[in-house]
Amino acid sequence: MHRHDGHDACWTDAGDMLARAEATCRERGLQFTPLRREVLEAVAGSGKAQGAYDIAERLSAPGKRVAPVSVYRALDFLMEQGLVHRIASRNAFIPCAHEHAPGEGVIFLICRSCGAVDEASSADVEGGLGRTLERAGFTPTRSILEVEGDCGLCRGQGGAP
Amino acid sequence: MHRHDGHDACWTDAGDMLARAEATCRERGLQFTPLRREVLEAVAGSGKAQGAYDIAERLSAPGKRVAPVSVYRALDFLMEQGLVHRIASRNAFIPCAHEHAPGEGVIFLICRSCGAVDEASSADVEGGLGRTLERAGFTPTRSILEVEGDCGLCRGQGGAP
DNA sequence: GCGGGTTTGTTACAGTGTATCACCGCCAGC
DNA sequence: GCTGGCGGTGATACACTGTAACAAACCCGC
Ligand SMILES: [Zn+2]
Ligand SMILES: [Zn+2]
Ligand SMILES: [Zn+2]
Ligand SMILES: [Zn+2]
Repeated sequence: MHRHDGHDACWTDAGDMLARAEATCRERGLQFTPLRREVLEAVAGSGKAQGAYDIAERLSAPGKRVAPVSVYRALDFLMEQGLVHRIASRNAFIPCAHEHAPGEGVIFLICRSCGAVDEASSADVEGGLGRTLERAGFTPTRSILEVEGDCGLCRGQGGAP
Repeated sequence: MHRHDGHDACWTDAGDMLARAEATCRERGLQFTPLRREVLEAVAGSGKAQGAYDIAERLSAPGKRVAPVSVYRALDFLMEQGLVHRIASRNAFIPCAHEHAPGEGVIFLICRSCGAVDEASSADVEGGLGRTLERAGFTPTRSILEVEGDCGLCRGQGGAP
């Protein structure tokens, strides 16, 4: 898993993520059901962004099929709770590695060779974007910023793990 | 059609766009075929972002069916030539209203009420993003920045045309 | 236990995008 | 003129992504 700088409070361990998810749901009076847990584990299990159908397949076993629609429902729930992000340019999902400040924008750094997705944030970018939007007379409600390229590890050694 | 500020050289007229497309293809030795022209007209015809299947339907007439796959091929060509952009968050396409500087980033301003998509650019945002990526040790190859919200016209009068 | 909201299973379907092969038109080279 | 390659298009099939609708199971408070 890759690290980023500029902040702390990152979950690189799946166990921590699950504990966080459980706590989040409990304090909001929501159910962290086995299915939702399994989906979150599946999303967090691989370092890469996972498609919903990949997750469904990964969770299915001979005798116990998990339908994609169930995965989508669990992912919707996890996204509402801020535990999972959707990568629009990939139609894929990643676990959230941060505790985001409310209203804070996220920048997704998608490595095209190893497939890992890192999260970053930048007050600098957000400020510039806010000014640009204001100049254009545009009132934003949601923004996505996804960058594809090569992460530091891959640029050095060239290749997926 | 909405206007933006901060630059000039905008095509708000479909005729200008077609002339530009024709010139671009001629000077690159590429074919601006009737199908490609029709697809570009269809994309530019509505103020909104168009799905590939919408375009296929719009171009089809009783007796002359245009298959989606043909539209996709034309769109791929037009995107390679920088004449059309894809909006990842909508799975839709818009005509390019600018002559982009090479390597210049684009910000898409997507109005959720009228569906119009405006293009903007900001050296400010790009600078901040570049610094953030550098700090994270990430080498970008492509970035998408799409903002959803309400454009100035819609926020004033509230509603689609 | 009962009623009502939530979660999940199941099926079917809509929407988005690609692979493959055949055919056509064009143009260079013979 | 013929031919062979090449890019573009037509047509079919298919893979992938996401949603609607309804029934069954589950949970929780009364
Ligand atoms: Zn996050
Ligand atoms: Zn990498
Ligand atoms: Zn453009
Ligand atoms: Zn608008």
